[in-house]
Amino acid sequence: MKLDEARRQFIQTWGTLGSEWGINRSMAQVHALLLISPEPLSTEDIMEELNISRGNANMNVRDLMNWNLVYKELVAGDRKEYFTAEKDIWEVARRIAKERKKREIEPVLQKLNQLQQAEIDAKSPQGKEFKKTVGNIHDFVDRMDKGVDMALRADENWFFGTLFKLMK
Amino acid sequence: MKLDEARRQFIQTWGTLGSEWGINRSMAQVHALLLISPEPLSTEDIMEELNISRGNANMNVRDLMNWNLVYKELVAGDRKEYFTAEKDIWEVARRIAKERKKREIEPVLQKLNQLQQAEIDAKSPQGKEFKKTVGNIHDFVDRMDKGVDMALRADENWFFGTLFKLMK
DNA sequence: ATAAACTTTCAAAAACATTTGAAAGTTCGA
DNA sequence: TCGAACTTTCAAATGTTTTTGAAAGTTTAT
Repeated sequence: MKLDEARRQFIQTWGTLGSEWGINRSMAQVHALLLISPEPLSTEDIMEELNISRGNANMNVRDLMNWNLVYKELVAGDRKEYFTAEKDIWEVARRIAKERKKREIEPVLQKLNQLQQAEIDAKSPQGKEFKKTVGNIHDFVDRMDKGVDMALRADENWFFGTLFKLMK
Repeated sequence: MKLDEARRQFIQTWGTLGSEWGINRSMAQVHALLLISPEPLSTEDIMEELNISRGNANMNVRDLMNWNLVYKELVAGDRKEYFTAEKDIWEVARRIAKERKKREIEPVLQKLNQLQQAEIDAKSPQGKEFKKTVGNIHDFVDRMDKGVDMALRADENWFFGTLFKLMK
């Protein structure tokens, strides 16, 4: 297999995975492209390699920077902006986890809390089932949330380190 | 807060979370509704509670059964089909993990393997970066995959049990 | 101050995903 | 076997998300 073909396939695989996990395909593809590029790329480079419009390229690079997965890089003697991806894959995972936790898990947790506090009459079977289910889900999500917290706090990755030794 | 309002909010929260994680909103809502229903519900019940069409209700219930999250239940003396959700939230998590692993992680892993095997000339900087990145991602995804395997194999949930004790 | 080089914005278009509902299919009891 | 009760299907309609590209905005060198 030629390098170009392999690169193409990698970008497309990453794009597919992204869209299955609620990340837009182009954003995942831009990310993939930057991950396998030894040198920073300009917006033009990205447009050309992925066949996407300027607006699209710009927007996705910007989003990736909001996720802290991509950095702006200055190249001496050039006015263009260049971009590189964070290459440490563990760090990538940490940052994605951090962001999704903040954006998606925390609001749900807050809502579940609120629903759990609500004074629901637990005399009807519906009331009973509601309290039980919401309680269980709250506990579960809370544990997940705390687990992610721990993993993120752990400076030296001891958490994942230890965990992964168990998984060999 | 009235029970009805709380139920409405729960269903809508679960629907939002679902769509953020690549699960269609109606499917997540049907799931939520069944989770908080003490008794099995018929297609009619679901249509009515969620204000969705018959086709939609039918399709999503069917999908939920494919995910092993919902069961068909027979009610004596009635020809209608009734549905209940798996209520054990740990079991729910296990089944979702199992299914997503099969549908989404395994194909990616296979592709990464293939790309890693490919004879790429590692003399160019691009070739070098490609091999390095694909190698790293492969290892990472492989560990995730093995970790999920372990969690799923563990009969008595010792894995999550142990893990979660750490998270308190 | 100007103009070239570059980046950002955003309304409209295109692509994609979901939902509807009526028709076709199935099952069951008599 | 028939018809009523129910379930499934699927083409069309609707709704949502993504993409485009040209115009507006910004920055920089001279």
